[in-house]
Amino acid sequence: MPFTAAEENYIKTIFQLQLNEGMVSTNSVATALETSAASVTDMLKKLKLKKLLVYEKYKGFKLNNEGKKTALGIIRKHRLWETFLVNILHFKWDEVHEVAEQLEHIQSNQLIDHLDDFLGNPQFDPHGDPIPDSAGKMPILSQINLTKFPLHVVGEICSVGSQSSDMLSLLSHKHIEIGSKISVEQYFAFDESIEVKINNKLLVNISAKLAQHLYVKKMNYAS
Amino acid sequence: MPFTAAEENYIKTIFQLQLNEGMVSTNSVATALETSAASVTDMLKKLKLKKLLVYEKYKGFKLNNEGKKTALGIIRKHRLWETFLVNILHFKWDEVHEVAEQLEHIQSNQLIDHLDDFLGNPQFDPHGDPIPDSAGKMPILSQINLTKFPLHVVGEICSVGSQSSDMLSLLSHKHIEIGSKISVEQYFAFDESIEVKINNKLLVNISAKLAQHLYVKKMNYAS
DNA sequence: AAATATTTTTAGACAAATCTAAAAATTTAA
DNA sequence: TTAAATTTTTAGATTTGTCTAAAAATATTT
Ligand SMILES: [Mn+2]
Ligand SMILES: [Mn+2]
Ligand SMILES: [Mn+2]
Ligand SMILES: [Mn+2]
Repeated sequence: MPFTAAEENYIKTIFQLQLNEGMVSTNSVATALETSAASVTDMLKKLKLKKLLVYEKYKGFKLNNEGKKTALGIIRKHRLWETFLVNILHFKWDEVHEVAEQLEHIQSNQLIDHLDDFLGNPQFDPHGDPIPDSAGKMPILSQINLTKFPLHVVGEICSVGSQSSDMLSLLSHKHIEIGSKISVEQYFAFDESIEVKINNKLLVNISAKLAQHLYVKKMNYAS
Repeated sequence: MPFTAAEENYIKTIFQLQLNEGMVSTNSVATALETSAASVTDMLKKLKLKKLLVYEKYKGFKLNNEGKKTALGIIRKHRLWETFLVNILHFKWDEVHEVAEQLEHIQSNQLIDHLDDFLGNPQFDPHGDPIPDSAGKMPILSQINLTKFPLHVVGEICSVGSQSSDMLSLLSHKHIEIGSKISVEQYFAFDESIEVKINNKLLVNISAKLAQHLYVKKMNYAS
């Protein structure tokens, strides 16, 4: 029932990979964790033995229900700690990942439930990602990638797909943050860049690469 | 420069043992960490190699300046986290030790300095123990064990030498907490128990064993 | 379909941290 | 000052998590 930090890092990574792909490959985990494929195979045998995943050699693998539940518990801790670091200790959002990567492995249900209450049971972390509750339930996020957002509709930036400080400084230069109102005004086929209006006034150009990392939800009230 | 959690636990334990004894023995560390003497010897070789302690086989050992500095850093983290757990997350003082034992190993200077500021740079932890600052300096605590406190002098409970919940419940039953005013009114030679007055009104009897775990400082103002 | 490339697994090794059992050194007692 | 008891160290294993190199399986080209 208690897992090592190494096991937890694998579980979390596999969970995130299978959200997109369904089935996960040895190499994709190795790449994500910056380790060797051989190490991944070793760990897969262990996690299979502990009945956290479905795995047949050479056939790929995925977490079963027990594995998914475990993963959501780790993700819950990671995102609550990130929220604590940003909201309470005034870290910037690009400074929290490494520390949360350690804090997520602290074993204490009492700790994480008290932290959750202290933070006011937040629904989203500083990057706009949903925080699972103690039962593993997450608010569903009807977010759309900015590249797929219709023209002239006002939405709200609700999450960013990267946590690099390079991206943070670019966003802050363009006066974009989580919660900013945004509408796509024009699409330029040549370089796939778009022109957007921020908070109903500022017009800025956004590269295709940046747009791929921004997620928007439609405003549920008139702009 | 970064140490493993196992190394840090040894360093902290040796520091605390050498505060009393000066020189530390293999067995005393083994007992404190509930491990085998052989494991202690193994670790001593490693810590000597890393130049944290003075050690000659069969002769005992002690931390050098680098080792002491490292120990104080770990103790700082441990006590700041305990303060956070009690003051902010409303843990009871007998519930924090195990979690702080994990949290003390999180590696991030930024984290611990921000936490320190957020807590208001506290000088003492919930058990009354002094918290080293980021340079390793600790407030000197002129505390006296209750068994050595003179008769009829009013003092203040400032620290407890144990964190067991058995002790906590006993203290709360006697209406004693950190900050309580206390004076020793009578000494009973038969069982070495003492009668004390709490907050200038309540008379209670304290066993020799309990008194050994209570530390008192003289009030610097008139009672 | 065969050849080639890629992915995955196995084999064997290593460092960290632990253990038990036995040997060596030191301390205490007779 | 020997003998006995205690403490400490060594020797040899074990578990966890990692690695590299080589073999096996699968996928992609030609
Ligand atoms: Mn992690
Ligand atoms: Mn996040
Ligand atoms: Mn610890
Ligand atoms: Mn304490």
